[in-house]
Amino acid sequence: MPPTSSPTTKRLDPHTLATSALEIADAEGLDALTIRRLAQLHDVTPMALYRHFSDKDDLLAAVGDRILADIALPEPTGEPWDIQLQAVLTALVKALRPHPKAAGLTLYRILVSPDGLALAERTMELLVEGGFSTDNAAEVGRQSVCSLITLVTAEPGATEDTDPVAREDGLRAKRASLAALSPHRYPLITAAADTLICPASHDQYYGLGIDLVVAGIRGVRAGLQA
Amino acid sequence: MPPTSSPTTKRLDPHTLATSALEIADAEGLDALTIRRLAQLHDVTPMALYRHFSDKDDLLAAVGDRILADIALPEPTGEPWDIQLQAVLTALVKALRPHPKAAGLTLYRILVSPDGLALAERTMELLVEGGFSTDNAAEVGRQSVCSLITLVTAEPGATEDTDPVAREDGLRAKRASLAALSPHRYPLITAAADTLICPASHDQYYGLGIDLVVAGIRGVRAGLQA
DNA sequence: AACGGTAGGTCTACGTTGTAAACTTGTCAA
DNA sequence: TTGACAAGTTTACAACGTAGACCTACCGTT
Repeated sequence: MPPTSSPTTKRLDPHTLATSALEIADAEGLDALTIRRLAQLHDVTPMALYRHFSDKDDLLAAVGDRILADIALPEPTGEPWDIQLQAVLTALVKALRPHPKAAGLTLYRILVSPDGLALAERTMELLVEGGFSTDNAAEVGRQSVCSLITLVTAEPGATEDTDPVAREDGLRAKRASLAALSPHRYPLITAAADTLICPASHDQYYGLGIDLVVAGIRGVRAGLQA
Repeated sequence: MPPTSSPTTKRLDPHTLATSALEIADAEGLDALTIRRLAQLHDVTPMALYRHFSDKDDLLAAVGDRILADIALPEPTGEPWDIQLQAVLTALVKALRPHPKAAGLTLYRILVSPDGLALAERTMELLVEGGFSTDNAAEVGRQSVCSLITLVTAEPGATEDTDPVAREDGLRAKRASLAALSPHRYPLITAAADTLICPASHDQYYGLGIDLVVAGIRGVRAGLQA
């Protein structure tokens, strides 16, 4: 039998570990992602993981990088900068959406992981093409990316439990909390309670989020040269 | 001597506790805010806190509410909706800025705490005045507020250590990490490294952040009726 | 003035977490 | 064959959140 990658081999590797760590986080939330849990999943002692990650933060960083690696950056086209920017940011959101509970880990990895750097560079490139100075492109790019990451982590329903019954309970509790408000003092909030708790369509939710960011960039750009 | 509020009295109360909890978080970060630590600060057994908070999440929620309570919502004026909206969002940021390490706690409290609700209602009010439907106002308002909260929690330097020497070390490490990048592959990132690590002016950083959000709202508004 | 209930503290204890340190062992190069 | 090194194990510890039983000082009642 071949000595390498035999099923009996205990050999772990960081990439596989990060992937299954991400699966745990996706399924049960970041709190459920513990060293012991991940070790057990691989039939290994907890301390074994420390041969591959210096500490838990290092593991979480790897999970963040793992998510960013899924970004499929669109090829440059001849389209205007803002159209291309919209496509780039859409690619970011598309990569994050499958992992609402873990997406927050990417916040601190953008300027570290290679895929995060590629995204950042490309974003700045388009902003500069649009007329921003290098420094302004940096700040605008940063906030745009951060906003979209938050858009995913704050996705209504992301913080909820995995257990469908507990999840429904949580939603009901939130709904009740809003329904208990005085419609006299908070007419708009109570009127939009359903939308605030759970948007009609996730696609629409994300579409609007990206539109807001891109429109903001266009607006600020226009204001700068005025 | 008066029996109430004598200095020897051990009586605690949630408001005082939340305030000093916030002080701990501000000074040393959220990780340093532990039940035992807060109890010690009040010369009290850890379990004493559970007479005032049902669990740690409850305490963190109170800290979030505590921050939101500092929002000084501007009085309505006769100005256009977008100008007033800018003022409202500026008031939010002004309240959050002193607490970059704890501001994230407000994310889940906006639609619960009275001050968060007041902010949300007021924001939606102005958006509706600007021509948004109630549902659109809800979604746009949510993302705007979330973006600004993230703007504060992601404030460069917020995650750094309190110890000035460790802090400087952290900054140096980040700087080195960016400086180590190939200027050939990442020309813009390396060129803007200083700005990305620490913006020239925090006032400018926040000003641009708010402008981006407001410009985005205006832009989306204009697009809706087209 | 005696008394009983209760709000607000204490004490002790448990399970879980991240991880340091010292050890074993399977594998491959020389 | 050997011997070094990478990878996994064992044991152990300190810190965390918190359950549960206890104590006790205070207060309104009679």
